[in-house]
Amino acid sequence: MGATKTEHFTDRQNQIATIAKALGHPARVAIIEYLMKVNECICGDIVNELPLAQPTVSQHLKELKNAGLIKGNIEGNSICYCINEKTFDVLKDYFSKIIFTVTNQKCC
Amino acid sequence: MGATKTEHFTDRQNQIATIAKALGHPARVAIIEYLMKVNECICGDIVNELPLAQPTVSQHLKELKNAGLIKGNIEGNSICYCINEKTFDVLKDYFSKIIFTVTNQKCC
DNA sequence: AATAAATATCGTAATATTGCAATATTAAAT
DNA sequence: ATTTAATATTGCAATATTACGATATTTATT
Repeated sequence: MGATKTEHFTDRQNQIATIAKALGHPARVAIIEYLMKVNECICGDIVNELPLAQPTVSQHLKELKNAGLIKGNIEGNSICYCINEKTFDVLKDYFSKIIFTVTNQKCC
Repeated sequence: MGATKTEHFTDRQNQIATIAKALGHPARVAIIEYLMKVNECICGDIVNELPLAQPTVSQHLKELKNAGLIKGNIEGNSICYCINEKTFDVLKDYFSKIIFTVTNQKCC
């Protein structure tokens, strides 16, 4: 026990859960907000911005990238991260659908 | 170490992370989809619907409720759960804002 | 009052996540 | 070729999550 029973759920359910999970940590939300703010895609600055050590930030970036929420482009010495809006679209559409379906449903 | 440094982040960042985290498990996504499908707010049926034991489902429901994603009303013997669309609105608005801001931003 | 039905809570094992120091990798600059 | 910089990876301790059997709680039914 202890491990999530991924195989019992649909691909869609796992997809949404994976993306949501990646946003389920305030540091990663903060990274997204920072990337949104700086317009240009900077990288090492995130370490200066957050109260976390470099390896920790690197790990959070990796998770955001795995979930498809950000993109990382190698630019010479450094790596440039930026938001991948397509994945945010997936979430927005999913929630819009839920809200559309549930509105006008009577609850208990 | 090991504990999330919640106190270093803004209330807003923690709020979004908490809601997203609650959706970060396929079983909880499945519960939301089931509640959406059945229109009427049923409860014990969720246990029959999912491949998880009753205490596990109960625990997931608790987390969804704590995050504000569902509501639970006592109805005699049983408890009736249903989607709380207000919290989904929070997420949708948040993501819409991100998408609006990022669109037309050039990436690296 | 006793029983049954529905759900929550407790306790615990298995697993996953978080955070960081130390170290490795990679590419630019000297 | 060395040094410097930027970032990733490794290893590990602390903590959190997941899942469930056993048990408690709560309300309806008999």
